Amino acid sequence: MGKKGYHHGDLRGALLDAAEELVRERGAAGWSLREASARVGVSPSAAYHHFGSRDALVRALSVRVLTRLGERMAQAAASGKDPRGSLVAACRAYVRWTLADPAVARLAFAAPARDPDATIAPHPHDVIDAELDRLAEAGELGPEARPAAEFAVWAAVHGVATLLADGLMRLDTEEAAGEQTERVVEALLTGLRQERGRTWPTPHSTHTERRARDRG
Amino acid sequence: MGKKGYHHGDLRGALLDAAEELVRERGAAGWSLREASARVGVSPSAAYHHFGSRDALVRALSVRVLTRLGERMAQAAASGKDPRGSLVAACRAYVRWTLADPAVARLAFAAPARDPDATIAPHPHDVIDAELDRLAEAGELGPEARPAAEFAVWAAVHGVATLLADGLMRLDTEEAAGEQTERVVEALLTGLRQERGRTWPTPHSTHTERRARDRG
DNA sequence: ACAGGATCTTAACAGCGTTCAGATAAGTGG
DNA sequence: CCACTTATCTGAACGCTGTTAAGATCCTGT
Repeated sequence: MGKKGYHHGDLRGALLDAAEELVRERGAAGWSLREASARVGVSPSAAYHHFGSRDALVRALSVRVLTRLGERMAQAAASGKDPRGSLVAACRAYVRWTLADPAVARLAFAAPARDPDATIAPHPHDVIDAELDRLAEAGELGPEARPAAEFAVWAAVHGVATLLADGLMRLDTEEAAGEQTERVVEALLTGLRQERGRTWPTPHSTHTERRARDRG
Repeated sequence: MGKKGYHHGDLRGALLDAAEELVRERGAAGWSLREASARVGVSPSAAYHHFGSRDALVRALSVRVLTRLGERMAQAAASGKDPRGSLVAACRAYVRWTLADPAVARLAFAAPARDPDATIAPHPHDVIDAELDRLAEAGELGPEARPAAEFAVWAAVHGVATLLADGLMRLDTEEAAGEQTERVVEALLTGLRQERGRTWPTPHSTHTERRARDRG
């Protein structure tokens, strides 16, 4: 089906499915490779023909779900009427996705994808970056405030998402989380737009860096 | 010393020390209870007279380091000249602390302290909350913008810290992280101050909630 | 049809968290 | 100073974990 068609069909994909399901049921760390293998109906060592280690399976899962997050964000952004609404919509999608499956999100954010050919497209960072470009083109963000703004916005949204996902803070409804996200992003944009005469160090997206190093 | 003085003296504290050291050396999950026990010079089962499980040890460690974080923030805030400078100083301390030991910070933020008598004082959330109160008293934050502002500020700072600690983004110097923290907080405050006529759902600090439930 | 390689199984390894019965040391009341 | 209680730690054992190696099985290309 997906990869090749020998004994199982697509064991790699099936293991990722099983692992994701287990993470959803028992938390980011409350499952084992053996359990995922058993759920697929295969021996534990079979997994090692598709992943170098349990950790590699976790990283691959992270890549898969982060890609889905990027797609949701891009989709949400496309439905916005103006640039500002698009950015806010993308950010709301980020938080909505995180809270829909907090354990999966935690695993995804914590697993550093060191795999050189692990491509996340579109990466959440890049969606925010692109939306800020549109905002700048529309004149809603000055040229002196644009640099490093993607770091500021991503950080703010990521903070809302992780604070809620890790249970450090709590909101009563899902809609409340969306409203708070909107508030933070809107306020941040307002503040950034009014900045005057200061430059900021350049932040680097590690995912973009890894991709670039792979090409070069 | 700390607790009691039988065979070891303060095995509980020594185990926390060893665990923290191991987290620093090998990452949040790259160590075992047996290893910490061996480092202290004690059998693995000895730990179970002080912690109900490995997870309980992790939660206790989280409480200990988060308390230190709160103290650092309060200390930094006290050194600020005006309310705004104090809040920014506390936020810079938050990020500085996180980046000084990213693995310890990750463990601390991820471990939910369900222990009823586990008190973190001052809790990072409360430091930010108190500084925002001072800001509001000084008239630098309107009464319509104050509610839920502690959630917005904590989220923004937490996002900066975790994005960098988890390696999702990278900055070249430690000072750059401080500057970006300042930028995000300042811009957010500017934006919040200009909000008009909108109310926000009330966020709850889970740590404060647990404390309150314990008293009642 | 057959060779070769990818795929999966079985068996085994050390290490893990956790439990439990027993040894040892510290505190307590006479 | 003694017995007695209680907290503290040890040693051995349990099932489970990630990982590896050797061998069986199936697919594919020629």
